[in-house]
Amino acid sequence: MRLSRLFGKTQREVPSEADTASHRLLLRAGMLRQLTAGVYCYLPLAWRVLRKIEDIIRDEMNKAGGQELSLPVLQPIELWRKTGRDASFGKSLFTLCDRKERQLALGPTHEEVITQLASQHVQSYRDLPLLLYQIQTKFRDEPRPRGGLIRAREFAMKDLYSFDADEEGLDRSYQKMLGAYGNIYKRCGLPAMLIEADSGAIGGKDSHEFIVVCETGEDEVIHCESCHCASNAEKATSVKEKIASGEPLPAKEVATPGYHSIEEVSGFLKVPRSGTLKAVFYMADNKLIFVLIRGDLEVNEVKLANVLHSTELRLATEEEAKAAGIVTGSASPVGLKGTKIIADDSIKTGVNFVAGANKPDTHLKNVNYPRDFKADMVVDIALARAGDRCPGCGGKLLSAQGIEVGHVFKLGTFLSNKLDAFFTDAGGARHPIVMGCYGIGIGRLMAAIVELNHDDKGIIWPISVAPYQVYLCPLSTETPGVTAAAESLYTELEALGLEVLFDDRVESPGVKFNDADLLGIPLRVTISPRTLEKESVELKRRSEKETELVPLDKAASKIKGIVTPSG
RNA sequence: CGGGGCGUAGCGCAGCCUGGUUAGCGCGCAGCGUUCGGGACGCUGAGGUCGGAGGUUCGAAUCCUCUCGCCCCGACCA
Repeated sequence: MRLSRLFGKTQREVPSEADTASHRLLLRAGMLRQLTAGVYCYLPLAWRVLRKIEDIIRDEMNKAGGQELSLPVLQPIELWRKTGRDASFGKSLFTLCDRKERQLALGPTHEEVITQLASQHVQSYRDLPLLLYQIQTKFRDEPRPRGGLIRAREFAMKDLYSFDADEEGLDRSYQKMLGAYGNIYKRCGLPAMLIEADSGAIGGKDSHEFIVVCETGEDEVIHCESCHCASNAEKATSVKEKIASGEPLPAKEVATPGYHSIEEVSGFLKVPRSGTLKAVFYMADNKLIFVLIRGDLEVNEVKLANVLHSTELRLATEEEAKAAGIVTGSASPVGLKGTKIIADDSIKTGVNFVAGANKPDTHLKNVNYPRDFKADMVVDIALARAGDRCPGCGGKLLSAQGIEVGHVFKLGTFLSNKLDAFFTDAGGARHPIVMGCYGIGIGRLMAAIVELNHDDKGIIWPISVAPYQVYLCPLSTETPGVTAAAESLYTELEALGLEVLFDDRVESPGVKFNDADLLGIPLRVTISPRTLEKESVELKRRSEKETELVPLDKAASKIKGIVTPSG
């Protein structure tokens, strides 16, 4: 490709609001252009990268036994009503009406469509296992798209769905996918980390995410220094140390004039925060929930929503709490009636806690569970924190930010039951198909690659996904011989099947070198009067500082060797 | 959805507070010339519904009202 003909120019400046490296660099490189919030045009260079990523993914999916197909983006809303997921996606579901006023959704994902399709084509256990996938545009009306391609509203995703006869089959499909995903990230040059994830209200028993650790990531990972186990912070658990033991003392009221928050009360009564019980109020599907947790811990809302099987969980307003007879600032589980109490199991790690008295400016000392109050559930609903101990090995937990570049779920039979996807086993009995789903966001993966592979000059593409392999860069093109040598090498490299970006522009060396660095093509080949004096060309890898002179007549084969190491 | 910010040429910005001829600057773009190993320089030139609508005024990019869009923080997010 001649750079002079390439659609998409590099730019020196980009909008100041583009603050993540990948967003900034993809814009500057002329690879990406925003159309509207969370919706992007991919220019030729970006499109080449995306196609290379897709090819790697296809290759791995096919090797794992996947069959590619293509499913519609436009989907009747009734299908979503059947599974109830129109409600769980809520406003994130893009919907529209056709001319007959029939409501349709733009697919945010394709479980519904594929499950219905499978229900029509899978009849026997002989049809299983089955792995179907596509690379398809998804639409999600995210409340807040951000970070360029990190969170978009329209994006390409590879989604594979597994269909098995039983849990063991699902486990095998799942393991296959974990392996394939590992290969994909490796081939894309990404050190992805496998972590345990929350499966959400709809998911089945297991879910994992692939995360690349990176400051601009939106997800928090809690991982153990010693045993290297890792989870999404939404899912992570940690050891809740026993902080006090002893004989329960009689409960008694104590005046706490003007002291409301845990911080204020613990300071005033000279009790550590962990010696207090904190009350937090939530509205779960419009019902008030009283949540109790040790004063030094925070509520993990994902865990809470899961134990409540709630699809809509939010903090309650002060008015809503008061309406239930709660004295805010002194809320107490003791004597509370008519409101569901969910307690974190940390309330059992101590004795004689300070808690509210449900009386203005008053708290209770020496509150003990279960002597003084009952809870509808005592479960783990706490956020694990860096510094806590690992529940597996006792090691120290650390926290890191990361970008989710893949997510896999064991769905189970939830959707097949709803959509009548059944098969007949060898004994003639009917069973719901056991499903799994496995997704990789293609654009986000590209963005993650840039996040992890760049310097202050620009992108440094791994050769496997680089838009071109070679940047052919003649300097002083008016000097006799330079253009001819470059043209001839260009022809030769193309004939060898190499992907060459030929900077045939009349530009100064600085411009060309800076653009080469910005675009991040793995190998730069410079031809100039200086190199021609020695009948050579200069090679420089984008990832390294050193340059190397190679005789003109050996250049093509040397270059081929560098950019296609395996063959 | 709550909070904050911003819409002026392809891109980045100034001008607005304190209204006043043909709305500026840098990059980029076009032409000519000089340059040529890390974003060269000179000259000439093209390019604008100042996001949109309404209002105030003799006069609006500038003041007021409404509206649309975009970004950031949070909530949210298979």
